[in-house]
Amino acid sequence: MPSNKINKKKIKKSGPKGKQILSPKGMHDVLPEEAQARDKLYKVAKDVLEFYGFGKIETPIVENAELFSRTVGESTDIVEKEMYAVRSRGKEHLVMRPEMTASVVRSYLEHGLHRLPQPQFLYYIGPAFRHENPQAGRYRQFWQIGAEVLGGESDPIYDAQIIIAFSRLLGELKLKNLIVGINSIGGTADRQNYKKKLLEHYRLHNKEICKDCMRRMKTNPLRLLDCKSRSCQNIIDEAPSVLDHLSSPSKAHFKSVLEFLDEAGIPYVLKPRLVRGLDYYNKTVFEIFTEDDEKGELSLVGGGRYDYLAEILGRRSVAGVGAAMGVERVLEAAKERDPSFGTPRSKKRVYLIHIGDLAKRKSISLLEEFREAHLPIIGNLGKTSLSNQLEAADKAGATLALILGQKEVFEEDIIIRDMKTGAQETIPLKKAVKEIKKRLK
RNA sequence: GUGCCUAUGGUGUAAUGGCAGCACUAGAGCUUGUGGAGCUCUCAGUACGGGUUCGAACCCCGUUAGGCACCCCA
Repeated sequence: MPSNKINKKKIKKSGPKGKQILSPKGMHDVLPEEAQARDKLYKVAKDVLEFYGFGKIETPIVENAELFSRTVGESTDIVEKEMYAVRSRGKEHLVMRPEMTASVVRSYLEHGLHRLPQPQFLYYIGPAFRHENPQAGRYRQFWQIGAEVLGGESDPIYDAQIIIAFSRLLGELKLKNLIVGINSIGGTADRQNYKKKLLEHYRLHNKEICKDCMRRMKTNPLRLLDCKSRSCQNIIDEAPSVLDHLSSPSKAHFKSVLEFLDEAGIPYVLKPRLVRGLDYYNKTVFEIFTEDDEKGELSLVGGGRYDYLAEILGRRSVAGVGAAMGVERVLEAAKERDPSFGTPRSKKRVYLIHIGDLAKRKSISLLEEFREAHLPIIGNLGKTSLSNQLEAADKAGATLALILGQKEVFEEDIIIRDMKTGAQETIPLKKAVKEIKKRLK
C-alpha cells in the first residue's frame, strides 16, 4: 500500500517539472472576493464624482511615448526608466500609460472638447503601468481613479472642487484621519526664480549635502526639499520657502483655494516642502494621506494644477487641474479600517436542489423562469446527492432551498425549505416563482 | 536600477544533513429523498536551475517571485 504511493511520487518526480508561469512581477490577479471590494470602490467613486458633475472618459491603455516624455517630464524617473515599451508592427513608439492625466488632455485636444461648455469635468478609472520595484502600496500595474477639470479660467474654485471631491470620496469610504497636504509652486517664472534661490542656499552648504541631493541639484532642484537623509534636514529647514517666492497672482490664487477649502470645512495642512515629481504642475499641488500613511509617505491621492500641459501638447492653452487616487492603496486603507469592506451583506439567496436525472433536466427550464422573473437563484446541477446539495446551499448562505425530485416532477410540485428552521412545504411547481418572490420580501 | 530579509500541498505550519508530517480548505463516501456534527477515504507540496555530500527541504551559487528600505511615486 505505501509502496504504491512512493512509486507514484517517484514517477512524478522524475518527470519534467517545467517552470510554473506566474503573473508578471508587481502585477496581480484580482480574485472574486477582492473584485467585490473593488467594485464597491468604483461604485462609490462613480456616485461621488458624477454628483460633482464629472463625466466618465476612457482612453487607450497604450499611447505614444512622446505624450508622456513631453508632459510628465523627460528627466523624471517615470519617463526615464519606468515606462513599458510596446513592441508593435508600426513605426510609432508606443508605451503603456504610466498615468492618465496626459491622456485625458490629449483626448480633450484631439476631439475639440473646447467647443463644449467650459470647463469640462472628466473622470476615469483604469490601470496604469510603471516598471519599478514593487513594495507595499506600489505595484507595476496599479489602478487609478482620477478627475480633471479642463478649460475655462484658471479659477481656484476648481482646485478646491477637486480636493473637495476626493476628500468626500474618501470620506464615503469611511476613511478617518485624513490629511490634505497642500502647497503652491507658483507659475513658471516663480519657480525659476525660486529654484535659483534654493540652489544659492544649497551652494552655501556645499559640504553637508548628501550624494542624492548633489544629483538633484542638477536634475530636479525642487526635489531637494523632500530628501530624507538626516544630514540634509537642517539645510531643508533653513531653505527658503516657495510660498515666499510666489508672484502676487499666484499668491492670490493659492489664498482663494484655501478659503474655499475653509468654506467646505475641509481641514488641510500647509506643506511648503510638498513638490510633486511631474513636470507639468504649476500653482496648487496637493496630496491626501491617512495619518498612518503619512509617515510612510504613501499618498492615497495626489494632484495639482497644470495650466501649461495642453500648450506643451498642442497650440491651444487650456487651464487644467486634477487628481488621481491609487485604488490599491485606498482599498488597503479601507480594509484596515473595516476588514469586511466590500463583502456584501448576507442577501437572501435561493438554492435549487435537484434529485435524479429527470429533475436535473426540469431544473434547466425552471432556472430560466427565475431568470426571466429577475429572481436570483443559485444551484449546482453538476452535483448529485441530496446531502451534498444541502450542504452546498448552506455554504452559499442560502435562506431558502427549492427541492425538486422525481416525485415532484411527476406531480408538478416542488418543495420549499426554510434553511434555518428546516420547515418544508410542498407547492405546485407553477407557483414556485411567485411564492419565492413573496417569501423574499 | 541598488541593498537587506524570505520562499515546504490552495491556506497555515512541522521536520536543521538521514522515512516530507500535521491542521484547515476542497472532492468523494458512510447517507441516489433531507444540510451544518462525527467518522472514513481521496486530491495536493520542498519556487526554478545547478553545486557540495553516501545522503539535501535543510549547506553553497545562480535565477525567479514576495516583503522591507533607497530612488521615485498613486
